[in-house]
Amino acid sequence: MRDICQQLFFPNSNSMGGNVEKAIIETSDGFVALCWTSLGLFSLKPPVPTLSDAEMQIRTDIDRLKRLGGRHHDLNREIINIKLLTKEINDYFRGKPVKFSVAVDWTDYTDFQKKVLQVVKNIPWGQVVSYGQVAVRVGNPRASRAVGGAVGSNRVLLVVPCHRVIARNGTLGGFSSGLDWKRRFLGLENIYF
DNA sequence: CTAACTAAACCTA
DNA sequence: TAGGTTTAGTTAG
Repeated sequence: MRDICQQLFFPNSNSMGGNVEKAIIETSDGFVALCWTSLGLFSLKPPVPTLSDAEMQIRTDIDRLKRLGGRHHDLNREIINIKLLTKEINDYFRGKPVKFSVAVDWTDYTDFQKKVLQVVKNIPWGQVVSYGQVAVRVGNPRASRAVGGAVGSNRVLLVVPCHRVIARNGTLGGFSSGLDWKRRFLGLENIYF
Protein backbone atom coordinates (compact mmCIF):
# COMPACT_ATOMS: atom_id res chain seq x y z
CA MET A 1 0.00 0.00 0.00
CA ARG A 2 1.25 3.43 -0.89
CA ASP A 3 1.94 6.05 1.72
CA ILE A 4 -0.75 8.65 1.17
CA CYS A 5 0.23 10.74 4.18
CA GLN A 6 3.27 12.93 4.17
CA GLN A 7 4.70 15.80 6.06
CA LEU A 8 4.37 18.84 3.85
CA PHE A 9 6.74 21.27 5.44
CA PHE A 10 8.58 21.91 8.58
CA PRO A 11 9.49 25.57 8.93
CA ASN A 12 11.17 27.40 11.76
CA SER A 13 8.30 29.74 12.35
CA ASN A 14 8.91 32.38 14.91
CA SER A 15 9.69 35.97 15.53
CA MET A 16 9.22 36.45 19.23
CA GLY A 17 12.31 34.98 20.78
CA GLY A 18 12.38 31.95 18.52
CA ASN A 19 10.42 29.70 20.79
CA VAL A 20 7.65 28.17 18.74
CA GLU A 21 7.70 25.79 15.83
CA LYS A 22 4.92 24.48 13.68
CA ALA A 23 4.28 21.88 11.05
CA ILE A 24 1.42 20.94 8.78
CA ILE A 25 0.96 17.31 7.90
CA GLU A 26 -1.14 15.94 5.08
CA THR A 27 -3.28 12.95 5.96
CA SER A 28 -6.04 11.09 4.16
CA ASP A 29 -8.52 13.14 6.20
CA GLY A 30 -6.99 16.53 5.44
CA PHE A 31 -4.27 18.84 6.66
CA VAL A 32 -3.33 18.57 10.32
CA ALA A 33 -1.71 21.62 11.86
CA LEU A 34 0.41 21.47 14.97
CA CYS A 35 2.86 23.56 16.97
CA TRP A 36 5.22 22.93 19.86
CA THR A 37 7.64 24.52 22.30
CA SER A 38 10.68 23.33 24.20
CA LEU A 39 8.30 21.75 26.69
CA GLY A 40 6.45 19.61 24.19
CA LEU A 41 3.51 19.58 21.81
CA PHE A 42 1.32 22.60 22.43
CA SER A 43 -1.45 22.16 19.91
CA LEU A 44 -2.71 19.65 17.37
CA LYS A 45 -5.78 20.59 15.34
CA PRO A 46 -8.37 18.45 13.58
CA PRO A 47 -7.84 17.93 9.83
CA VAL A 48 -9.00 20.67 7.45
CA PRO A 49 -9.42 20.57 3.66
CA THR A 50 -6.70 23.00 2.61
CA LEU A 51 -3.25 24.11 3.55
CA SER A 52 -4.32 27.68 4.16
CA ASP A 53 -7.13 26.50 6.43
CA ALA A 54 -4.50 24.71 8.48
CA GLU A 55 -2.32 27.82 8.59
CA MET A 56 -5.26 29.82 9.81
CA GLN A 57 -6.14 27.29 12.48
CA ILE A 58 -2.73 27.16 14.05
CA ARG A 59 -2.23 30.91 14.02
CA THR A 60 -4.53 31.32 17.03
CA ASP A 61 -2.40 29.01 19.15
CA ILE A 62 0.87 30.53 17.97
CA ASP A 63 -0.44 33.93 18.98
CA ARG A 64 -1.49 32.53 22.31
CA LEU A 65 1.98 31.17 22.91
CA LYS A 66 3.52 34.49 22.08
CA ARG A 67 1.19 36.16 24.53
CA LEU A 68 2.24 33.70 27.22
CA GLY A 69 5.84 34.59 26.42
CA GLY A 70 8.97 34.15 28.48
CA ARG A 71 8.40 30.64 29.67
CA HIS A 72 9.36 29.06 26.38
CA HIS A 73 12.92 28.94 25.22
CA ASP A 74 15.75 26.59 24.51
CA LEU A 75 14.17 25.02 21.45
CA ASN A 76 17.40 23.35 20.52
CA ARG A 77 16.74 20.66 23.07
CA GLU A 78 14.81 18.92 20.30
CA ILE A 79 12.13 17.58 22.57
CA ILE A 80 9.90 16.86 19.61
CA ASN A 81 10.79 14.22 17.07
CA ILE A 82 8.67 15.58 14.25
CA LYS A 83 9.61 12.75 11.97
CA LEU A 84 8.33 10.18 14.44
CA LEU A 85 5.22 12.19 15.27
CA THR A 86 4.40 12.49 11.59
CA LYS A 87 4.66 8.74 11.23
CA GLU A 88 2.44 8.17 14.24
CA ILE A 89 -0.21 10.52 12.88
CA ASN A 90 -0.02 8.81 9.52
CA ASP A 91 -0.42 5.44 11.17
CA TYR A 92 -3.35 6.65 13.22
CA PHE A 93 -5.31 7.72 10.17
CA ARG A 94 -4.62 4.37 8.60
CA GLY A 95 -6.38 2.72 11.51
CA LYS A 96 -3.33 1.44 13.31
CA PRO A 97 -3.36 1.22 17.13
CA VAL A 98 -0.97 4.08 17.78
CA LYS A 99 0.37 5.01 21.18
CA PHE A 100 1.71 8.54 20.80
CA SER A 101 5.15 9.01 22.26
CA VAL A 102 5.34 12.79 22.07
CA ALA A 103 5.74 15.00 25.15
CA VAL A 104 2.98 17.52 25.83
CA ASP A 105 3.33 21.17 26.82
CA TRP A 106 0.76 21.53 29.63
CA THR A 107 1.22 25.27 29.92
CA ASP A 108 -1.85 27.41 30.51
CA TYR A 109 -4.14 24.66 31.81
CA THR A 110 -5.59 24.83 35.32
CA ASP A 111 -4.60 22.12 37.79
CA PHE A 112 -7.93 20.40 37.35
CA GLN A 113 -7.72 20.44 33.57
CA LYS A 114 -4.19 19.07 33.72
CA LYS A 115 -5.23 16.22 35.98
CA VAL A 116 -8.15 15.32 33.75
CA LEU A 117 -6.15 15.52 30.53
CA GLN A 118 -3.34 13.41 31.94
CA VAL A 119 -5.82 10.72 32.92
CA VAL A 120 -7.38 10.86 29.48
CA LYS A 121 -3.94 10.60 27.87
CA ASN A 122 -3.64 7.14 29.41
CA ILE A 123 -6.80 5.72 27.90
CA PRO A 124 -5.53 3.09 25.46
CA TRP A 125 -6.35 3.03 21.77
CA GLY A 126 -9.64 1.30 21.08
CA GLN A 127 -11.08 1.79 24.56
CA VAL A 128 -13.62 4.26 25.89
CA VAL A 129 -14.25 5.65 29.37
CA SER A 130 -17.18 7.68 30.65
CA TYR A 131 -16.95 11.24 31.94
CA GLY A 132 -17.96 9.90 35.33
CA GLN A 133 -15.18 7.33 35.38
CA VAL A 134 -12.64 9.99 34.53
CA ALA A 135 -14.03 12.04 37.40
CA VAL A 136 -13.44 9.09 39.72
CA ARG A 137 -9.89 8.68 38.44
CA VAL A 138 -9.00 12.28 39.21
CA GLY A 139 -10.39 11.78 42.71
CA ASN A 140 -13.48 13.91 42.28
CA PRO A 141 -16.32 11.45 41.68
CA ARG A 142 -19.08 14.00 41.32
CA ALA A 143 -17.27 16.17 38.84
CA SER A 144 -18.36 14.37 35.69
CA ARG A 145 -19.76 17.54 34.29
CA ALA A 146 -16.62 19.47 35.09
CA VAL A 147 -14.67 16.72 33.32
CA GLY A 148 -16.69 17.53 30.23
CA GLY A 149 -15.54 21.11 30.53
CA ALA A 150 -11.94 20.09 31.07
CA VAL A 151 -11.67 17.76 28.09
CA GLY A 152 -13.25 20.53 26.07
CA SER A 153 -10.14 22.58 26.75
CA ASN A 154 -7.86 19.95 25.21
CA ARG A 155 -5.51 21.50 22.65
CA VAL A 156 -3.79 18.32 21.48
CA LEU A 157 -6.32 16.16 19.69
CA LEU A 158 -5.47 12.46 19.34
CA VAL A 159 -2.39 12.76 21.55
CA VAL A 160 -4.75 13.42 24.45
CA PRO A 161 -7.57 11.25 23.12
CA CYS A 162 -10.56 13.12 24.50
CA HIS A 163 -12.69 11.44 21.84
CA ARG A 164 -12.43 8.28 23.97
CA VAL A 165 -14.48 9.90 26.71
CA ILE A 166 -18.17 9.22 26.23
CA ALA A 167 -21.40 9.48 28.19
CA ARG A 168 -22.40 6.90 30.75
CA ASN A 169 -25.64 5.78 29.12
CA GLY A 170 -23.82 4.57 26.04
CA THR A 171 -24.28 7.78 24.07
CA LEU A 172 -21.54 9.73 22.43
CA GLY A 173 -21.48 12.85 24.58
CA GLY A 174 -20.13 16.05 23.07
CA PHE A 175 -17.05 17.19 21.18
CA SER A 176 -15.69 20.70 20.68
CA SER A 177 -14.38 19.97 17.21
CA GLY A 178 -17.71 18.54 16.12
CA LEU A 179 -19.31 15.16 16.78
CA ASP A 180 -18.51 13.97 13.27
CA TRP A 181 -14.83 13.98 14.13
CA LYS A 182 -15.51 12.14 17.37
CA ARG A 183 -17.33 9.45 15.42
CA ARG A 184 -14.60 9.35 12.82
CA PHE A 185 -11.78 8.95 15.36
CA LEU A 186 -13.66 6.25 17.24
CA GLY A 187 -14.46 4.57 13.94
CA LEU A 188 -10.73 4.39 13.19
CA GLU A 189 -10.47 2.51 16.48
CA ASN A 190 -13.29 0.14 15.50
CA ILE A 191 -15.83 1.70 17.84
CA TYR A 192 -19.11 2.64 16.21
CA PHE A 193 -21.93 4.90 17.36
C1' DC B 1 -24.05 34.61 36.61
C1' DT B 2 -24.28 31.21 33.00
C1' DA B 3 -23.34 27.70 29.72
C1' DA B 4 -20.78 23.75 28.78
C1' DC B 5 -18.41 17.19 25.78
C1' DT B 6 -22.44 14.67 32.82
C1' DA B 7 -24.61 11.62 35.93
C1' DA B 8 -26.52 10.16 40.12
C1' DA B 9 -29.67 10.83 43.75
C1' DC B 10 -34.33 12.13 44.68
C1' DC B 11 -39.00 12.82 43.96
C1' DT B 12 -43.78 11.75 41.94
C1' DA B 13 -47.44 9.29 40.05
C1' DT C 1 -40.92 1.76 36.07
C1' DA C 2 -40.68 5.75 33.87
C1' DG C 3 -40.20 10.43 33.77
C1' DG C 4 -39.04 14.94 35.82
C1' DT C 5 -36.06 17.84 39.07
C1' DT C 6 -32.04 18.88 41.87
C1' DT C 7 -27.34 18.88 42.86
C1' DA C 8 -22.47 18.38 42.38
C1' DG C 9 -17.64 20.33 39.96
C1' DT C 10 -14.77 23.64 37.07
C1' DT C 11 -14.01 27.65 34.30
C1' DA C 12 -14.14 31.23 30.61
C1' DG C 13 -16.50 35.14 29.21
